[in-house]
Amino acid sequence: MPYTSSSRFALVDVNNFYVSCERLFDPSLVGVPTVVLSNGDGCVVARSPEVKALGVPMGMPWHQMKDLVKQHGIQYRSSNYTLYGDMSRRVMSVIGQFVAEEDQEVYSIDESFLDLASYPHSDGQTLGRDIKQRVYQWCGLPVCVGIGATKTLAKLANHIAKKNPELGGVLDLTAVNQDRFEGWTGAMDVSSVWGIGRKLTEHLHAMNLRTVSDLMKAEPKRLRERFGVVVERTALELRGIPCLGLDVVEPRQQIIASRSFGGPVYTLDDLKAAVQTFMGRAVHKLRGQGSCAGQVRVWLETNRFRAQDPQYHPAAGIKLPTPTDDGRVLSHVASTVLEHIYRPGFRYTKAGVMLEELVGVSEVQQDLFSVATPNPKRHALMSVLDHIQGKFGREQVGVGHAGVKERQVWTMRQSRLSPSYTTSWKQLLSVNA
DNA sequence: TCTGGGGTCCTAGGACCC
DNA sequence: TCTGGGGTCCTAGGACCC
Repeated sequence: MPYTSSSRFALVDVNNFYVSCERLFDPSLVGVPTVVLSNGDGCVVARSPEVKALGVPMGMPWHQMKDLVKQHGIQYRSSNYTLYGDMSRRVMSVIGQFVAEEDQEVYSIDESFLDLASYPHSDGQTLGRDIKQRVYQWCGLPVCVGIGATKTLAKLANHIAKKNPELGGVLDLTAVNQDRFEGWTGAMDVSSVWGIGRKLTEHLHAMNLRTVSDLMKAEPKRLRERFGVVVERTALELRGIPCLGLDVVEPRQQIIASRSFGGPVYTLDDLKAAVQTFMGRAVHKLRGQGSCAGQVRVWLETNRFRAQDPQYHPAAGIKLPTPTDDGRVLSHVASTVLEHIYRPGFRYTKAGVMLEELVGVSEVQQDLFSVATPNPKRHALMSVLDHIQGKFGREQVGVGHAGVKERQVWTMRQSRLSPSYTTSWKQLLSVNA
């Protein structure tokens, strides 16, 4: 195994995360083919092993699966991000017990990198098994652990551990001999490498670079000329030369809130209601990370899958004279942008808002002539809003149209949503003795 | 009828400056 | 006859990730 440095990374991730969460609280799903659907119940975003075995690809439109569902008794759930988010925090904190805080990177809702460089004497295989065992015992969720000299190799190890059950869900590539390593990489398609997606796979195949092993042996310089630094880095990482470090958690550089509607939307009023609700979500995140937004962008979409429909995908943004985290200002600006891009006569199916040019609250440069000069009353109002939203949920209060519980033609479908077992007193799991 | 949502990074090309 | 060139900033778009 190419192992030229003392660097070592682990990647821990939860198997079939969303499905595993649903099964944890509803054991009737265990062993039964189960999927979790995207927001709006549009398509499949998580599959149990039984469903994967049926050949259902990630992202398959739900409405195309009706026959399979009937035939194999597939169970489904609408996605419950409150539940998954809470379980994620628990899992991440258990994984974090194995290293110092600065050596853990929470990479996604169900994945965490660990930098093991400071623990040269710990045995990878043992560490991996310990992590797996403790997460299962404390959170009830199954994980796989991959270890390698670079992040890309740790990802690869994790992938191999998943595909080869005899490994018991743990693989330390730094302890594997060259023959065994080449046995795996020679048989894996390049597309299984982290950072090689659909387009790059096509191009690499055309160059006759088909397996992971092919990519490792390719000349990095040549890859750089053809594809740029990203692919060159990937190839170097595969050879055991670290190019990527642990990413420290930094505040987001942009915040997006968008949803497909439950049904087609035609009027400016309905779009306004939707956009203001999205803005409410975005502002909640913005204030949660202590940032102000310097630009507001809004976009609309018609259904691009309906060729017979006239298509219109407008987007526009407004730069603010002074960055702000005031939900009323941001909502107002979003409405203005919306009015600007809206055209009647289209069948809108989706809208979104984006907050950009984010800066820390303390870094905001006050514009002498700005209307957004510090205003204690406004500050107090927004704080109360934060507090209420924290206590009772974001949908209870909001700015403008947001949170109004009247006819909402644009709210999404969630036909089979599991309860928020872990975050709501009202929805705690009850046990009948 | 019905096709997710939220992010990051890199690159190319044009505008602009000196 | 001969009509600069390099740096930087911005934006749009493309690729990737989960």
